[in-house]
Amino acid sequence: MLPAMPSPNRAARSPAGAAPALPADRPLYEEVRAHLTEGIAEGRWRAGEAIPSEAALAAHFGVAIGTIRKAVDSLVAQGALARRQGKGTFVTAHDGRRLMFHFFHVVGADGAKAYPEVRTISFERGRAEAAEAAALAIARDERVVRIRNLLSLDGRPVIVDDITLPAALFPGLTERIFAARDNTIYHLFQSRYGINVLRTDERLRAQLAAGAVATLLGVAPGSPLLEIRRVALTFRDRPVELRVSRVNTAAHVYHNTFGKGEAI
Amino acid sequence: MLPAMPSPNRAARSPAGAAPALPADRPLYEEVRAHLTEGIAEGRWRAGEAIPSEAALAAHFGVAIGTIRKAVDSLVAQGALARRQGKGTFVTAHDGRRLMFHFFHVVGADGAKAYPEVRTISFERGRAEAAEAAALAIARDERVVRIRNLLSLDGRPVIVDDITLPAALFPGLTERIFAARDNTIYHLFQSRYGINVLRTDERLRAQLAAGAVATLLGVAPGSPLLEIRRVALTFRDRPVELRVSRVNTAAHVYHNTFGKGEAI
DNA sequence: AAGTGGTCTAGACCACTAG
DNA sequence: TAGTGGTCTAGACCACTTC
Repeated sequence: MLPAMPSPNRAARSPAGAAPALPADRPLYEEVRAHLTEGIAEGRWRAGEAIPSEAALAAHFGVAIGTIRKAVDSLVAQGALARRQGKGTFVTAHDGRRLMFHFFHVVGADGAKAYPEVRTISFERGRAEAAEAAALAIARDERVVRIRNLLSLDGRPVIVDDITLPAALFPGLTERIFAARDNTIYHLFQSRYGINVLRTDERLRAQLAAGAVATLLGVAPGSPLLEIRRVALTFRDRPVELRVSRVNTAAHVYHNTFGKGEAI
Repeated sequence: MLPAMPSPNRAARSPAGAAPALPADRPLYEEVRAHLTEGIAEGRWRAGEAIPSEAALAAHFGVAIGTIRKAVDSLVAQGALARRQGKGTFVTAHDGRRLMFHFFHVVGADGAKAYPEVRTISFERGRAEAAEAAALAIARDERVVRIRNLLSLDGRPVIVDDITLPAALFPGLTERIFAARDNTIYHLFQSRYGINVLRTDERLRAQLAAGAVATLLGVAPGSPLLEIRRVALTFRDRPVELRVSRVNTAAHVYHNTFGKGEAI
């Protein structure tokens, strides 16, 4: 196999009756899943690449294919892997529009989705303030990159994004590189820095427009704005981005469906 | 078996080589899942009750236990069923605090969860207006029940809920019954009317406080409020409740994590 | 034709719950 | 002790992709 696979730290469990080599305190498929997760998180298999076939994994870990499938199933459900019949199982790539609407929740008041047009207002380097440090789980005064974007929908400015990134995670990130991205910022995270955004944690509140934000959005001070404070997380819930968005919800809404599974 | 099980409309597929009785255009486990869903949705097994054992289902549908498990797995993942080892598989009951925080997203600014104290302001019957009819997928002028609640967190009024219910789905619902609920409203839906809320669809926007809502929340007119317009859905995405909430986010936030799976 | 994931089967043993 | 769900195995065939 091309990239070395994570080595299993236990012998295959004997099928029936015989004493297991090591008393597993957790199911085999969880063990396998942990190994696969580690391999993905460490970049052993990069985004867009295929992991070994199920048969190969079964042989490598010394377990049945069904066990491999169960481990892979959970990673697919989590969004870390994606299956393609006849081709293989691939590390999720944030390309195309998949992530666009996976993490972008502002839609027209009628529910119509629209692609935002992004204009970068500022790009600066600095030191983490207390709130940023807490959100990003880094030390105060650690180096960060701050980016302000103005997002327009249907030609009108609707969202001001203030993004804070831990500089240590994004070495060599310049405004030029940031501006040259041909896709979402999460795609940039992944393609250039191997950072796979898996989850976001969002806190929303209402506030009144003021100052530069009001100007950028073209609304009067005192207008109601929706503030979204989002932390993006990668494997092991490590924070990789803090983003404070202010949304003019006069003609758009934040849309969210809750509850597992889709329509039955 | 106690309640009649949904009858399979196809013969068991022959294991190897032999022609299948009916050319299945979808996997067997999806067929089984559909039958189980139907049984739950129709109330054949009520909330809190156990469905037949996996072995019994396998025998009944003429498939292997593994296939039953896969069908049940998806319903468990969807929240319609819950397994209890050694006891059985049960139709999800909205009792206890499970649903409380499953569908209630307002938390303290620091993220601390709190149980809301509910006070009913008004309880009226009427006819659906256009917006209500559209949201609930009912005809205009159909009978509805309208309830206004004031929710307090930590002793302070924080949320005004305007609930609209299709009266046809909740026969005999009176203010007395509504007030006598010992649990969440969704628990009442389920225990009294057999309605199982599975998903919600929410649209959020910022607005300015005004009128009775401002008074109830104890904020000045013109203060920013978070408006949540929620439609609760049951099986087959049938709407059962429209709820417009207005939240004072001065000391609380709407919290939401996005992305499948929990921490790895 | 070969290789991949997708479905399905049949049966084993384990862990938990209840009478 | 009996019954339940939980885990794991081994192997079959199917559907899709690529050569």
